[in-house]
Amino acid sequence: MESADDETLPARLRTTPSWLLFFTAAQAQRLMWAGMALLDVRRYHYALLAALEEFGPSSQAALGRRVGIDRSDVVAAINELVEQGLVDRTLDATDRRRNTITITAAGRRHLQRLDEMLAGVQEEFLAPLSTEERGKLMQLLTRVFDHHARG
Amino acid sequence: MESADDETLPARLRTTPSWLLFFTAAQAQRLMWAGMALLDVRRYHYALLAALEEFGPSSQAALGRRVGIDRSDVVAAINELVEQGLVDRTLDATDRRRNTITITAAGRRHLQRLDEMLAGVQEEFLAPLSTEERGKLMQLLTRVFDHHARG
DNA sequence: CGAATTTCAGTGGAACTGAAATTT
DNA sequence: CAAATTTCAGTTACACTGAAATTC
Repeated sequence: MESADDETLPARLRTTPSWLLFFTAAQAQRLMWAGMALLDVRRYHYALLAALEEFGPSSQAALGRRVGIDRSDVVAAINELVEQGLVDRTLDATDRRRNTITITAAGRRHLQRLDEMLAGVQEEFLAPLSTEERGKLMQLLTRVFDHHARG
Repeated sequence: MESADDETLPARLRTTPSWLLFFTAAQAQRLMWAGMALLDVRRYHYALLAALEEFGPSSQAALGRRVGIDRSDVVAAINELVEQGLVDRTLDATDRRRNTITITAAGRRHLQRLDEMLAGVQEEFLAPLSTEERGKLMQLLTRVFDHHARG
Protein backbone atom coordinates (compact mmCIF):
# COMPACT_ATOMS: atom_id res chain seq x y z
CA MET A 1 0.00 0.00 0.00
CA GLU A 2 1.27 3.44 -0.90
CA SER A 3 0.71 6.88 0.57
CA ALA A 4 -2.20 8.94 -0.69
CA ASP A 5 -0.34 10.88 -3.35
CA ASP A 6 2.16 8.59 -4.88
CA GLU A 7 2.43 10.52 -8.07
CA THR A 8 2.95 14.25 -7.54
CA LEU A 9 6.08 15.53 -9.18
CA PRO A 10 8.94 16.63 -6.95
CA ALA A 11 8.85 20.40 -6.37
CA ARG A 12 12.18 20.79 -8.14
CA LEU A 13 10.62 19.45 -11.32
CA ARG A 14 7.29 21.26 -10.99
CA THR A 15 8.83 24.67 -10.33
CA THR A 16 11.89 24.69 -12.56
CA PRO A 17 10.86 26.23 -15.89
CA SER A 18 12.97 23.93 -18.04
CA TRP A 19 11.57 20.89 -16.29
CA LEU A 20 7.95 22.00 -16.37
CA LEU A 21 8.38 22.80 -20.03
CA PHE A 22 9.86 19.39 -20.57
CA PHE A 23 6.98 17.56 -18.92
CA THR A 24 4.32 19.65 -20.61
CA ALA A 25 5.97 19.22 -23.98
CA ALA A 26 6.09 15.49 -23.34
CA GLN A 27 2.32 15.45 -22.81
CA ALA A 28 1.81 17.40 -26.03
CA GLN A 29 4.07 15.04 -27.88
CA ARG A 30 2.24 11.97 -26.67
CA LEU A 31 -1.01 13.40 -28.04
CA MET A 32 0.63 14.32 -31.35
CA TRP A 33 2.34 10.99 -31.56
CA ALA A 34 -0.87 9.06 -31.09
CA GLY A 35 -2.48 11.04 -33.90
CA MET A 36 0.51 10.72 -36.20
CA ALA A 37 0.82 7.00 -35.61
CA LEU A 38 -2.74 6.55 -36.90
CA LEU A 39 -1.68 8.31 -40.10
CA ASP A 40 1.62 6.41 -40.29
CA VAL A 41 3.79 9.49 -39.92
CA ARG A 42 6.52 10.57 -37.56
CA ARG A 43 7.67 13.98 -36.41
CA TYR A 44 10.39 14.35 -39.03
CA HIS A 45 7.99 13.63 -41.86
CA TYR A 46 5.49 16.29 -40.90
CA ALA A 47 8.17 18.92 -40.36
CA LEU A 48 9.73 18.24 -43.77
CA LEU A 49 6.41 18.25 -45.61
CA ALA A 50 5.44 21.51 -43.89
CA ALA A 51 8.68 23.18 -44.96
CA LEU A 52 8.38 21.96 -48.55
CA GLU A 53 4.78 23.12 -48.83
CA GLU A 54 5.49 26.57 -47.46
CA PHE A 55 8.84 27.40 -49.05
CA GLY A 56 8.81 25.27 -52.18
CA PRO A 57 11.44 22.87 -53.51
CA SER A 58 14.70 22.81 -51.59
CA SER A 59 17.95 20.96 -51.20
CA GLN A 60 18.20 18.43 -48.40
CA ALA A 61 20.77 20.47 -46.50
CA ALA A 62 18.59 23.60 -46.56
CA LEU A 63 15.60 21.56 -45.43
CA GLY A 64 17.49 20.19 -42.49
CA ARG A 65 18.70 23.64 -41.46
CA ARG A 66 15.17 24.96 -41.75
CA VAL A 67 13.48 22.50 -39.41
CA GLY A 68 16.43 21.53 -37.23
CA ILE A 69 16.99 17.99 -38.48
CA ASP A 70 20.50 16.67 -38.93
CA ARG A 71 21.78 16.22 -42.49
CA SER A 72 22.06 12.46 -41.98
CA ASP A 73 18.54 12.09 -40.70
CA VAL A 74 17.15 14.13 -43.58
CA VAL A 75 18.52 11.52 -45.97
CA ALA A 76 16.68 8.70 -44.23
CA ALA A 77 13.42 10.63 -43.77
CA ILE A 78 13.37 11.78 -47.39
CA ASN A 79 14.01 8.21 -48.51
CA GLU A 80 10.86 7.19 -46.68
CA LEU A 81 8.80 10.08 -48.06
CA VAL A 82 9.96 9.22 -51.59
CA GLU A 83 8.92 5.60 -51.09
CA GLN A 84 5.48 6.75 -50.03
CA GLY A 85 5.25 9.05 -53.05
CA LEU A 86 4.86 12.15 -50.89
CA VAL A 87 7.93 13.95 -52.30
CA ASP A 88 10.11 13.75 -55.40
CA ARG A 89 13.91 13.74 -55.39
CA THR A 90 15.59 15.05 -58.51
CA LEU A 91 19.14 16.11 -59.30
CA ASP A 92 19.78 19.86 -59.28
CA ALA A 93 20.98 20.78 -62.77
CA THR A 94 22.70 23.99 -61.69
CA ASP A 95 24.58 22.48 -58.75
CA ARG A 96 25.24 18.81 -59.12
CA ARG A 97 26.09 18.34 -55.45
CA ARG A 98 22.45 18.87 -54.59
CA ASN A 99 19.16 17.03 -54.76
CA THR A 100 16.04 19.06 -55.24
CA ILE A 101 13.18 17.84 -53.08
CA THR A 102 9.65 18.69 -54.17
CA ILE A 103 6.37 17.91 -52.47
CA THR A 104 3.93 15.93 -54.64
CA ALA A 105 0.17 16.31 -54.95
CA ALA A 106 -0.19 13.25 -52.76
CA GLY A 107 2.14 14.90 -50.28
CA ARG A 108 -0.07 17.99 -50.14
CA ARG A 109 -3.16 15.88 -49.58
CA HIS A 110 -1.40 13.96 -46.84
CA LEU A 111 -0.31 17.20 -45.20
CA GLN A 112 -3.89 18.41 -45.21
CA ARG A 113 -5.08 15.30 -43.42
CA LEU A 114 -2.29 15.76 -40.89
CA ASP A 115 -3.33 19.38 -40.36
CA GLU A 116 -6.86 18.33 -39.54
CA MET A 117 -5.64 15.77 -37.07
CA LEU A 118 -3.28 18.30 -35.49
CA ALA A 119 -6.05 20.84 -35.04
CA GLY A 120 -8.00 18.34 -33.00
CA VAL A 121 -4.96 17.54 -30.91
CA GLN A 122 -4.34 21.23 -30.17
CA GLU A 123 -7.90 21.68 -29.01
CA GLU A 124 -7.57 18.76 -26.65
CA PHE A 125 -4.17 19.82 -25.40
CA LEU A 126 -5.11 23.45 -24.66
CA ALA A 127 -8.58 22.64 -23.30
CA PRO A 128 -7.93 24.16 -19.84
CA LEU A 129 -6.97 27.57 -21.28
CA SER A 130 -9.18 30.37 -22.60
CA THR A 131 -8.56 31.86 -26.03
CA GLU A 132 -6.73 34.81 -24.48
CA GLU A 133 -4.61 32.54 -22.35
CA ARG A 134 -3.66 30.45 -25.34
CA GLY A 135 -2.55 33.59 -27.14
CA LYS A 136 -0.53 34.70 -24.15
CA LEU A 137 1.17 31.33 -23.88
CA MET A 138 2.08 31.36 -27.56
CA GLN A 139 3.40 34.89 -27.26
CA LEU A 140 5.64 34.07 -24.31
CA LEU A 141 6.96 30.88 -25.85
CA THR A 142 7.65 32.68 -29.12
CA ARG A 143 9.67 35.35 -27.35
CA VAL A 144 11.81 32.73 -25.59
CA PHE A 145 12.19 30.63 -28.71
CA ASP A 146 13.20 33.53 -30.94
CA HIS A 147 15.72 34.72 -28.40
CA HIS A 148 17.59 31.43 -28.49
CA ALA A 149 17.03 30.74 -32.16
CA ARG A 150 18.66 33.94 -33.36
CA GLY A 151 20.37 35.93 -30.67
CA MET B 1 23.85 30.70 -52.51
CA GLU B 2 20.65 30.63 -50.50
CA SER B 3 17.85 33.13 -50.03
CA ALA B 4 18.13 35.69 -47.25
CA ASP B 5 16.27 33.75 -44.57
CA ASP B 6 17.18 30.18 -44.93
CA GLU B 7 16.31 29.27 -41.40
CA THR B 8 12.89 30.53 -40.30
CA LEU B 9 10.63 27.76 -39.15
CA PRO B 10 7.63 26.89 -41.30
CA ALA B 11 4.50 28.71 -40.08
CA ARG B 12 2.87 25.38 -39.23
CA LEU B 13 5.62 24.69 -36.73
CA ARG B 14 5.87 28.23 -35.35
CA THR B 15 2.12 28.63 -34.78
CA THR B 16 1.04 25.18 -33.64
CA PRO B 17 1.21 25.13 -29.83
CA SER B 18 2.48 21.57 -29.57
CA TRP B 19 5.22 22.26 -32.06
CA LEU B 20 6.30 25.57 -30.58
CA LEU B 21 6.37 23.90 -27.20
CA PHE B 22 8.45 21.13 -28.64
CA PHE B 23 11.06 23.46 -30.14
CA THR B 24 11.24 25.66 -27.07
CA ALA B 25 11.56 22.66 -24.79
CA ALA B 26 14.34 21.38 -27.05
CA GLN B 27 16.26 24.63 -26.53
CA ALA B 28 15.78 24.36 -22.79
CA GLN B 29 16.96 20.78 -22.84
CA ARG B 30 20.10 21.62 -24.77
CA LEU B 31 21.03 24.18 -22.11
CA MET B 32 20.26 21.75 -19.30
CA TRP B 33 22.10 18.99 -21.05
CA ALA B 34 25.25 21.05 -21.45
CA GLY B 35 25.23 21.85 -17.74
CA MET B 36 24.48 18.29 -16.70
CA ALA B 37 27.18 16.85 -18.94
CA LEU B 38 29.76 18.97 -17.10
CA LEU B 39 28.61 17.37 -13.85
CA ASP B 40 28.42 13.89 -15.38
CA VAL B 41 24.68 13.50 -14.90
CA ARG B 42 21.73 12.79 -17.14
CA ARG B 43 18.11 13.76 -16.91
CA TYR B 44 17.01 10.53 -15.23
CA HIS B 45 19.61 10.91 -12.48
CA TYR B 46 18.54 14.38 -11.47
CA ALA B 47 14.84 13.49 -11.45
CA LEU B 48 15.43 10.44 -9.27
CA LEU B 49 17.67 12.28 -6.80
CA ALA B 50 15.11 15.10 -6.58
CA ALA B 51 12.30 12.66 -5.76
CA LEU B 52 14.37 10.82 -3.16
CA GLU B 53 15.44 14.02 -1.46
CA GLU B 54 11.92 15.42 -1.28
CA PHE B 55 9.88 12.33 -0.42
CA GLY B 56 12.41 10.11 1.31
CA PRO B 57 13.28 6.46 0.67
CA SER B 58 11.11 4.69 -1.85
CA SER B 59 10.75 1.54 -3.87
CA GLN B 60 11.94 1.61 -7.47
CA ALA B 61 8.45 1.21 -8.86
CA ALA B 62 7.10 4.15 -6.84
CA LEU B 63 10.05 6.26 -7.92
CA GLY B 64 9.39 5.54 -11.54
CA ARG B 65 5.71 6.39 -11.19
CA ARG B 66 6.60 9.61 -9.45
CA VAL B 67 8.90 11.05 -12.09
CA GLY B 68 7.53 9.28 -15.15
CA ILE B 69 10.40 6.89 -15.79
CA ASP B 70 9.71 3.36 -16.95
CA ARG B 71 10.27 0.53 -14.45
CA SER B 72 13.03 -0.92 -16.64
CA ASP B 73 14.89 2.34 -16.98
CA VAL B 74 14.72 2.96 -13.23
CA VAL B 75 16.71 -0.24 -12.72
CA ALA B 76 19.52 0.94 -14.97
CA ALA B 77 19.58 4.50 -13.64
CA ILE B 78 19.61 3.36 -10.01
CA ASN B 79 22.43 0.96 -10.83
CA GLU B 80 24.47 3.92 -12.01
CA LEU B 81 23.60 6.07 -9.00
CA VAL B 82 24.57 3.20 -6.67
CA GLU B 83 27.91 2.86 -8.43
CA GLN B 84 28.56 6.55 -7.92
CA GLY B 85 27.60 6.27 -4.26
CA LEU B 86 24.76 8.77 -4.61
CA VAL B 87 22.02 6.37 -3.42
CA ASP B 88 21.83 3.14 -1.43
CA ARG B 89 19.82 0.09 -2.48
CA THR B 90 18.64 -2.18 0.35
CA LEU B 91 16.10 -4.97 0.54
CA ASP B 92 12.73 -4.04 2.02
CA ALA B 93 12.23 -6.25 5.08
CA THR B 94 8.44 -5.86 5.14
CA ASP B 95 7.91 -6.62 1.45
CA ARG B 96 10.60 -8.77 -0.04
CA ARG B 97 9.62 -7.95 -3.61
CA ARG B 98 10.90 -4.44 -3.13
CA ASN B 99 14.18 -2.59 -2.94
CA THR B 100 14.34 0.50 -0.78
CA ILE B 101 16.30 3.30 -2.41
CA THR B 102 17.78 5.98 -0.17
CA ILE B 103 19.72 9.09 -1.09
CA THR B 104 23.18 9.28 0.53
CA ALA B 105 24.96 12.32 1.97
CA ALA B 106 27.05 12.39 -1.20
CA GLY B 107 23.82 12.29 -3.19
CA ARG B 108 22.48 15.34 -1.36
CA ARG B 109 25.70 17.25 -1.96
CA HIS B 110 25.60 16.31 -5.62
CA LEU B 111 21.98 17.44 -5.88
CA GLN B 112 22.93 20.78 -4.38
CA ARG B 113 25.61 21.33 -6.99
CA LEU B 114 23.12 20.41 -9.68
CA ASP B 115 20.63 22.90 -8.27
CA GLU B 116 23.15 25.70 -8.52
CA MET B 117 23.92 24.80 -12.09
CA LEU B 118 20.22 24.60 -12.93
CA ALA B 119 19.54 28.04 -11.47
CA GLY B 120 22.08 29.53 -13.83
CA VAL B 121 20.56 27.71 -16.76
CA GLN B 122 17.06 28.99 -15.94
CA GLU B 123 18.31 32.54 -15.82
CA GLU B 124 19.89 32.15 -19.22
CA PHE B 125 16.88 30.40 -20.68
CA LEU B 126 14.28 32.94 -19.48
CA ALA B 127 16.45 35.99 -20.12
CA PRO B 128 13.99 37.60 -22.56
CA LEU B 129 11.09 37.55 -20.07
CA SER B 130 10.39 39.87 -17.13
CA THR B 131 9.73 38.45 -13.68
CA GLU B 132 5.98 38.85 -14.16
CA GLU B 133 6.12 37.17 -17.55
CA ARG B 134 8.06 34.26 -16.13
CA GLY B 135 5.40 33.80 -13.49
CA LYS B 136 2.65 33.96 -16.08
CA LEU B 137 4.37 31.38 -18.23
CA MET B 138 4.79 29.02 -15.30
CA GLN B 139 1.17 29.47 -14.31
CA LEU B 140 -0.13 28.69 -17.79
CA LEU B 141 2.12 25.67 -18.22
CA THR B 142 1.14 24.37 -14.80
CA ARG B 143 -2.55 24.60 -15.67
CA VAL B 144 -2.05 22.63 -18.85
CA PHE B 145 0.24 20.11 -17.22
CA ASP B 146 -2.05 19.45 -14.27
CA HIS B 147 -5.03 19.03 -16.57
CA HIS B 148 -3.36 16.20 -18.44
CA ALA B 149 -1.55 14.73 -15.48
CA ARG B 150 -4.70 14.11 -13.45
CA GLY B 151 -7.82 14.80 -15.42
C1' DC C 1 42.72 24.77 -52.54
C1' DG C 2 38.72 25.18 -49.05
C1' DA C 3 33.77 24.68 -48.53
C1' DA C 4 29.28 22.61 -49.28
C1' DT C 5 26.23 18.50 -50.21
C1' DT C 6 24.90 13.86 -49.95
C1' DT C 7 25.42 9.46 -48.04
C1' DC C 8 26.66 5.72 -44.90
C1' DA C 9 28.04 3.71 -40.56
C1' DG C 10 27.73 4.07 -35.94
C1' DT C 11 26.83 6.01 -31.06
C1' DG C 12 24.01 7.26 -27.12
C1' DG C 13 20.15 8.89 -24.20
C1' DA C 14 15.46 8.26 -23.87
C1' DA C 15 10.86 5.81 -23.98
C1' DC C 16 8.81 1.69 -24.26
C1' DT C 17 7.39 -3.62 -24.63
C1' DG C 18 7.46 -8.43 -23.29
C1' DA C 19 8.59 -11.81 -20.39
C1' DA C 20 10.59 -14.28 -16.46
C1' DA C 21 11.21 -14.88 -11.41
C1' DT C 22 9.74 -13.69 -6.91
C1' DT C 23 6.62 -12.27 -3.47
C1' DT C 24 2.27 -10.50 -1.57
C1' DC D 1 -5.52 -17.28 -7.71
C1' DA D 2 -4.46 -12.29 -9.36
C1' DA D 3 -1.45 -8.38 -8.70
C1' DA D 4 2.89 -6.02 -7.72
C1' DT D 5 8.04 -5.64 -7.97
C1' DT D 6 12.44 -6.24 -9.93
C1' DT D 7 15.20 -7.46 -13.70
C1' DC D 8 16.74 -8.54 -18.39
C1' DA D 9 16.49 -8.53 -23.36
C1' DG D 10 15.14 -6.12 -27.11
C1' DT D 11 12.91 -2.19 -30.12
C1' DT D 12 12.11 2.42 -31.89
C1' DA D 13 12.32 7.46 -32.72
C1' DC D 14 15.44 10.83 -32.28
C1' DA D 15 19.88 13.52 -32.06
C1' DC D 16 24.33 13.55 -33.20
C1' DT D 17 29.42 12.41 -34.95
C1' DG D 18 32.86 11.02 -38.32
C1' DA D 19 34.20 10.10 -42.60
C1' DA D 20 34.07 9.31 -47.57
C1' DA D 21 32.87 10.80 -52.33
C1' DT D 22 31.48 14.42 -55.24
C1' DT D 23 31.09 19.03 -56.79
C1' DC D 24 31.47 24.02 -56.47
